[in-house]
Amino acid sequence: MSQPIFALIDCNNFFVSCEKLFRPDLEGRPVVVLSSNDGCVVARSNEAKALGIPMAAPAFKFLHTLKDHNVVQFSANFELYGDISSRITNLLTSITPHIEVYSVDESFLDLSELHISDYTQWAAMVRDQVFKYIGVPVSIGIATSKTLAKLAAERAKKEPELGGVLSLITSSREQTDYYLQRTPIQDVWGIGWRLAPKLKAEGLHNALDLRQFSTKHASQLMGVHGRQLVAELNGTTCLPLQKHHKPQQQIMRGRQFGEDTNQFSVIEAAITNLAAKATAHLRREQRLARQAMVIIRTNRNKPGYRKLSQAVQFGTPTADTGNICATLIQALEEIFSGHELYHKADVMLYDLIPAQALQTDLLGTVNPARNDRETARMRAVDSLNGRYGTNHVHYASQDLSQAWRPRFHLGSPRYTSSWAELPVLKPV
DNA sequence: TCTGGGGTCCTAGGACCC
DNA sequence: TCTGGGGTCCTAGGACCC
Repeated sequence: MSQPIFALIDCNNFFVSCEKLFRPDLEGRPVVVLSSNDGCVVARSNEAKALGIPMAAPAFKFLHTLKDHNVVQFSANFELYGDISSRITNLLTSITPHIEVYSVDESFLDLSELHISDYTQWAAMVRDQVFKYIGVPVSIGIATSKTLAKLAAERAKKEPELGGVLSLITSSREQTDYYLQRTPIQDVWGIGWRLAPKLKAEGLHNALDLRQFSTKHASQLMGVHGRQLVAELNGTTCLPLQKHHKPQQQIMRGRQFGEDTNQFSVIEAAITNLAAKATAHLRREQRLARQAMVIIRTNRNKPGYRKLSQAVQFGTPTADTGNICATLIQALEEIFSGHELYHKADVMLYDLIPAQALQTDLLGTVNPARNDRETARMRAVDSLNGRYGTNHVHYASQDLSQAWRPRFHLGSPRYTSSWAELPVLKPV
């Protein structure tokens, strides 16, 4: 098998770029996108970055900066971002089917079968295409490992003279070292705010230092992960392209409420909605859950913080929304107390098995008729929702309350996914 | 400035067993 | 038989990502 060649296509300031697609007047202005409940800054335009607003900064801590510099703020419009993201994925898939959609704004491609003579030129061409057809600026990094491709894309984004693309495939050792050295340790993929200070204490300040670090020492400090990281920085692939994302160990859905609550019915509605989302995902993955957990917690930033959880086991593994909801609500009753204000709820499905396993391995515990009914019911629900929109058909208890839903005060229209919210052209 | 969002995986350590 | 072994299961918290 030939050596893999990875390209990382990384959208610049993705959420902000999506908002700017329909608001050309925002060009040159500082713009931020806020997470659910307008809590954290999750995307920043270059102008906002220049104001010193960090990624994931709590918005309330930067009220002055936001106000003083007239920063344009948006509540996250995930429907819009998801739609733009799938357009980019479609375009990239037309280039090669060897694609791993890593996140909403990043994809890895394996280029090893594409017969490209000049990677830099190729990357520049792809970058132009994405901008021309979708309107989102991207950075592209190319290398023989994902970690290096990621690093190359990062340099491409930060160093204007690169024009948004950097290939380390044909570059000399000295050139590669140059870019590694210019990458601060905390910008290396897999090094977060916890590991960075530890590594700095060891005298490692940039990616080059880490590449030259002993594998043994790296695994002592960071476990298996550290060993892989050093190898990847040396250009040896440890993380293969995951075309069909590998089955998750757990599926989790959680939300902070629009307002803290001590009402059982509000939390019941939240749990039911979260469980419906999680189980729909479970079925999409063609898996069944053997265990689930409900978690509720009070506000972490207030005294007396409490987190309560209750796990449940299913006698027969299941992906049935009704079954899972009912069981989780029972579990909720066991831990809920009306005497405290809850801030967030989570639903977790784990101990997952492939759906086919149930049919082949009956263990004498499955009632086949009941199981078939469940499957048929869920298939009908999923098919209707696929056609008429998420949540078109849902359980009555999902409507018990809307009070749990997070606030999105500064949302933009769903320009591309809702007939009622299409942009309107006006003659000037 | 190290997190007022959301999601996932990993791991250290306790309980329990041989 | 408070103990210098070793495996498994479970969970809470750690750590990372965007």
